[in-house]
Amino acid sequence: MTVKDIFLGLLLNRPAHGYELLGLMEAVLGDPWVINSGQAYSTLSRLERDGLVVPTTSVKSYEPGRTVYKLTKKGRAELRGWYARPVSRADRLRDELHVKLVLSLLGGPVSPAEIIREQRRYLLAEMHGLTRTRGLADPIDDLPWVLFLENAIAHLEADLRWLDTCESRLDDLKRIPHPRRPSRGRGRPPRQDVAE
Amino acid sequence: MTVKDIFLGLLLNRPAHGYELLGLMEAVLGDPWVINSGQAYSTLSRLERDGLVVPTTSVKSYEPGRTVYKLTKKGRAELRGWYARPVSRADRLRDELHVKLVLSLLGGPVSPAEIIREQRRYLLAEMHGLTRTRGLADPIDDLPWVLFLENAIAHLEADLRWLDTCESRLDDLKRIPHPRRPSRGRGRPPRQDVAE
DNA sequence: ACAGCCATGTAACTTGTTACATGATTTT
DNA sequence: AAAATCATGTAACAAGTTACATGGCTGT
Repeated sequence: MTVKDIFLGLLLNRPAHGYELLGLMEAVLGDPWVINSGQAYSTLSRLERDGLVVPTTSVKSYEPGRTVYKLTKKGRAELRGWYARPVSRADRLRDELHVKLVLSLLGGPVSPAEIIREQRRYLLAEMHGLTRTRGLADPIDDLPWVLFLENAIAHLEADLRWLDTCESRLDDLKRIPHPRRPSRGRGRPPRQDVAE
Repeated sequence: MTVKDIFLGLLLNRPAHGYELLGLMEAVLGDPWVINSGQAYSTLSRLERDGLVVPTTSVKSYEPGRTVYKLTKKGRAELRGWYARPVSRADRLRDELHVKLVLSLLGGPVSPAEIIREQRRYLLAEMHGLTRTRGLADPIDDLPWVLFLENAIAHLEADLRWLDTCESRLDDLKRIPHPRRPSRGRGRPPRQDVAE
């Protein structure tokens, strides 16, 4: 998912110009989706180049220096394609926490135990920030946002539980054999593909 | 976190050349971290350009067309910096599932209910794949991998529960007011910053 | 008059992706 | 001899980030 898809989704409702899309995106999706204005225009350029949007010249009230874009048929098809493609969570398998822990087990400048401790401290702080944010939001006007925050909190809880698990099994984790110059293909058997 | 950090982490143990790092990364971190070979070399070029690694010419057994890199002092400092920086989960607030749901509530080509149904079907399939993968892994030799897979499964479960919640509150969700040409700043109050 | 928002854009850079080209060595 | 693997690289592109430049319009 990219900003491109969001723009297409927003433009389905009504035509808009770049700056407007910036504001819409923030109003609808919240702070995490505040982007640099430059990105809006380069994204729109690519969309226009690919024939997914067209600038409308039908300007009743002359609006200077403003380019209002609308979806093309091709753009609507692209949007349908995006909706039809379910969201994959397989990308979560590239996880920075996992990487750090494994590399430190191999011998890093910081011990795994210390990483876990610091990480827990940090995630608890993020958790605090999230719960506060949720408390400030209006659970009626902003229900989607509140629900989403609760999901994010649930994921944080899962991470914290995972840190506990890892900590409790640190002795077992340290016993794993280091990989010895693994020429690809030899060594341990290839791990199963994880995809759908 | 980027491939750069992983390379630095691996090079701390011993010097290695590009192709070796590719294999090491896969052996240590698994399939999700299989990258295109080209990326390894461009990453190494940047690392060398930035003075974080240097090619070693101390080749006893002449190895033709092979450049072995080792960490510099600066590289070790950079690595320590990466370890010292705790992993933030705030990036999860850019969530494709959330985006799709919210945009479809605003009026998309697919109804929210349908998105939820399709998404659940898909996540269940991913869940099946993950549990199978975990079953195939050796819980002694590959303990870190198994633990990590269990964490991924827990996250999937959280997503599935979230889908259920959203589905059960669809009537409430549909009642939210559409944003009307929100000139940035007006409209609903800015959401609280979520950071640490 | 001046600050601040509205609005559009360019430039430089980082990371990542796919595809391709080129050889050497090793295995079968 | 052929195939596979080892090993290094280039080119083109997509997406994102930050910083900067440029004006118009509006409220005080």
